[in-house]
Amino acid sequence: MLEERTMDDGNADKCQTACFHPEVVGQVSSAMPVERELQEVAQLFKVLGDHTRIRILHALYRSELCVCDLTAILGMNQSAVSHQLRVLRDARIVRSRKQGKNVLYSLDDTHIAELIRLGSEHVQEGTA
Amino acid sequence: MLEERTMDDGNADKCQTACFHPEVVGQVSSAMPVERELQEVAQLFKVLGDHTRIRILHALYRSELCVCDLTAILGMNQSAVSHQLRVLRDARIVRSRKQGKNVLYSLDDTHIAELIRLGSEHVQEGTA
DNA sequence: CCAACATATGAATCTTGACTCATCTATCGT
DNA sequence: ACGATAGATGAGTCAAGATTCATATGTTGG
Repeated sequence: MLEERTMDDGNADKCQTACFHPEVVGQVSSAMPVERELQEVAQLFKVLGDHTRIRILHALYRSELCVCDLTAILGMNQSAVSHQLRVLRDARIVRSRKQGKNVLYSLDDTHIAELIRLGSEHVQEGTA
Repeated sequence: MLEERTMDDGNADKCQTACFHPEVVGQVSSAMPVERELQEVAQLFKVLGDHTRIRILHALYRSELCVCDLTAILGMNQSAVSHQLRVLRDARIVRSRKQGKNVLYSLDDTHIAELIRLGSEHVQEGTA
């Protein structure tokens, strides 16, 4: 459902006067990525944007861990952890493999560690 | 409110048997960043994890824009855009400067463009 | 100063999503 | 096969947050 957006759509309340840069609006509009990609990027960040899940990822960054280890590390109940692991699995951010009664989780993608590293850098600069 | 977390906290239901790697749990626990940093990183990603805000950032990545330009580009009402710009401003992700009746917004930090680039890479690989 | 317009913001609404509880499946040891 | 444990999952609850509506603030031109 990709919308071709031009300046005179009429479906939005826009400046009556010529705004600031009507030409720029056109350029920027046509340079926008397709809706599907925007949606997926937002989804990725949404998954990373949760306290519990960030903690899980920080933990998995150090070591492959089973659910029950994570439960202990995070100090929360097993169901909550499993639910969040599912979100991370669905987003292809973590991977799981079975070993006996346990299921071992690890980071799936190198981009993720890099994203978290960059994010941490950003907040640390802000605090400095 | 930084919690020293060790394996025998007792406030979580954890494996009765020795889980998988009790020693690793200890190591990972003590390597966890302080709560404040985790919270801030999660908050940063949460702000990036919204469809509207991602579109705003993609637009600002191309050019400095006033609210009314953004309203036209996104095709949504001015109030919604302003509210989201406030969230982005509070997170120090965008910056604003006033020019006459208009307020011009731009990306505040180089990390942000990099984060979005990495995020896009990740989703594009997944789709490929 | 006044009218018109650009932007900001508070309150209300409605959706999304995190956590809990109960339960289900799978695997191991006996 | 049975009991016990690890993990997954659906339903329900509750809080956070995105959008809308109405209105306030601030700026420009007359």
